Amino acid sequence: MHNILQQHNHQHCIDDALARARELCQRRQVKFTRIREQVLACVWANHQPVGAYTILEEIAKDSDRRPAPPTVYRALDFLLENGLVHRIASLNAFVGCKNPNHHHQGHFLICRQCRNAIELDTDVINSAINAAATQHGFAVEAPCVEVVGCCANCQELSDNE
Amino acid sequence: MHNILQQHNHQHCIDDALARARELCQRRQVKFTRIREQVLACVWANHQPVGAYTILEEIAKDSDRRPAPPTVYRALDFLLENGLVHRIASLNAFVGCKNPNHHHQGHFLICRQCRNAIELDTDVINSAINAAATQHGFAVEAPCVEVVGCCANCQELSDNE
DNA sequence: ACACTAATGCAATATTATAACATTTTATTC
DNA sequence: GAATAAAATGTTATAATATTGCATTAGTGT
Repeated sequence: MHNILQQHNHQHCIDDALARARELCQRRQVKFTRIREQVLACVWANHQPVGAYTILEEIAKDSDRRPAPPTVYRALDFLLENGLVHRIASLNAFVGCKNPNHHHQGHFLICRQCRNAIELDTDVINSAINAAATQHGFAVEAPCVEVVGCCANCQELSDNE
Repeated sequence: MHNILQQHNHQHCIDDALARARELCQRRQVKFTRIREQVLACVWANHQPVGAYTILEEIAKDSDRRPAPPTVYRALDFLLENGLVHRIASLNAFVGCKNPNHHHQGHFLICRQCRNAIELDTDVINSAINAAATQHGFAVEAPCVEVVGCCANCQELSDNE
């Protein structure tokens, strides 16, 4: 029930993300170029954070040309700036953002087993962080929350063994 | 007032950390070797997260021998396992832990300007994370919170300009 | 002393990310 | 539509971070 792969048609999920990105870029008058689209598609290929060099390999496989690292990183920078992807620092990896319109740093539950990353959309954590920060007179700019653990689906799977 | 450098005698702070580490290792029957002590001292040299290669350089400077990367990383692994240091994923850096006895993942406020990292000791953030995780049936193992922003002291400094 | 284990030394290399500069593509102005 | 400027991408090299695998040394228990 909590298995993200069962909750939705994933192709639909990828298509949606690309459509949202196209629309957003048009609205902001920035260019959604081929390489940016390829990188974003790759990031959305599943719900697992994906490394820059993996993206590079995937694109090489799909299109018979191998972009150099800077090309991929530049595309990722663009996508990050426009809130279309998040970077997971603890994994050196990137994952698609569900809600690119509202600028935010994502909060993630990352499953140690299946590697899926679930983006939280609560404000509770931010509130707690802000409260703690305020006590120290600290001005929050970019809160980064990456919670490693075991997702509901993988717990069930290991229970049934 | 909030400047961590004004709150305490830092040499005292380093000495304390080393003493705590020695005591903890003895109690756990694990070895607090020379290299581990050197690395920990280096991590506690100030309150700023420090990279593995910086540690390497510092030790090379202080002791006329240059440990190879694996040596430093192994010492860091040991210190991490024993809760004596935390790793700041978003900075690829390491920082001393204030309370190594109680096993925990630290929560940090990291100042963009002075680079100081303030370790929080509240449970509020963990509660918020656990609440959000529970809603997704997710079992939390290692919550990682790294908040980039501007510390009180640096805010004052830039106000006075 | 001997065997055993933990810790370290060491060389090579993997992985992630960026710098610097050339070229191409796209947009803008005349 | 040609000239120009700006943005994006290509290309080469290299920086920064981290690990693997194996040799050696130092402790520990018998």
